[in-house]
Amino acid sequence: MQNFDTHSVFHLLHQQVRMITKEFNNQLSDHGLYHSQWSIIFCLEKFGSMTQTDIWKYLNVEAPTITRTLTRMEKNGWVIRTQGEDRRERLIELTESAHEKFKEVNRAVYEFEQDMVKGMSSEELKQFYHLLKKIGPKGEE
Amino acid sequence: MQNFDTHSVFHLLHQQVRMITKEFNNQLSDHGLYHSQWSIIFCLEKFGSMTQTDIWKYLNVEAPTITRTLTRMEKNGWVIRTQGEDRRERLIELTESAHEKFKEVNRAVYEFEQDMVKGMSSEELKQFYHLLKKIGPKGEE
DNA sequence: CTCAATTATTTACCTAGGTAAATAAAATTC
DNA sequence: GAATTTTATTTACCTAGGTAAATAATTGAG
Repeated sequence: MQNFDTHSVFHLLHQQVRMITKEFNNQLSDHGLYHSQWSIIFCLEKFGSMTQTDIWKYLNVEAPTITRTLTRMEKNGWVIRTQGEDRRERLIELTESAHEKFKEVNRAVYEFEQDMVKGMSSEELKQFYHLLKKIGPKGEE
Repeated sequence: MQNFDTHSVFHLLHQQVRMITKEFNNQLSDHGLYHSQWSIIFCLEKFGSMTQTDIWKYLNVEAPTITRTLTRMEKNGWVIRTQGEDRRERLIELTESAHEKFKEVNRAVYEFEQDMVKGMSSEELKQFYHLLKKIGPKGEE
């Protein structure tokens, strides 16, 4: 039996997330995408056109991260950036091509995710989700 | 009640890990360290002198990642790199200064980690650890 | 209406992680 | 023992995330 002091838990957490991200990117490479880019596409497919601020607030990352990733995605034909009415902001929307590819990539991602958690029952997955939510400096749930 | 399909779980997982890493780095900045550097120091304090291969295999990252991080750590006076008997390999050891600072940083890290999981009982933490271990492409435990 | 404050985005500079290919030294094979 | 293969590390080039400071446009105060 292993010990599960906080150090072991955080160590394992980092290792697992690195492994997941690596595998995830590996799966997505067939589609010319990276994990972070997919999360933006998913977001845009779900909510429709969004400003950059909408995106980084939803994904909980900093603004420059989104600027950079969108620049790459625009270059690779995934998104279009247009100026909003408020001329400070940029409206982001998926290209036709991105929209067409969504369903196929989504299925691949879904299958990958299912595979990653196939060692867990759905009850355990639910538990895991709730425990994960409890982590944080304010002990919030 | 939220849904906890796989997408929500992985989304939350990434967000939580980003948040944890950010907070962790924030705590460590007082000591002039980053999370990854600390994990190497911890490792060297625990196992003593190691080769770079020992380190990246233990931490489950690729070799170039360790090369880079050790270069910074050497520059900042945390480690010394000497040539091993096998002249291909580099032996890494903590500097006196790093060794001296270990205990203090370790306490700060410990307190930070305790704070992050204070919303969980020790039973829940144990459960979380075991559930986390179940994630993976081979469904291994 | 003008000037100060706020807001959205970007730029510059940092760490961390990955892959592929290059070295260099050791181990193996013939 | 020379040539091939393996192993340890590095280099070059990529994505992703962060902070601090710079723009640029809008809002608000007076």
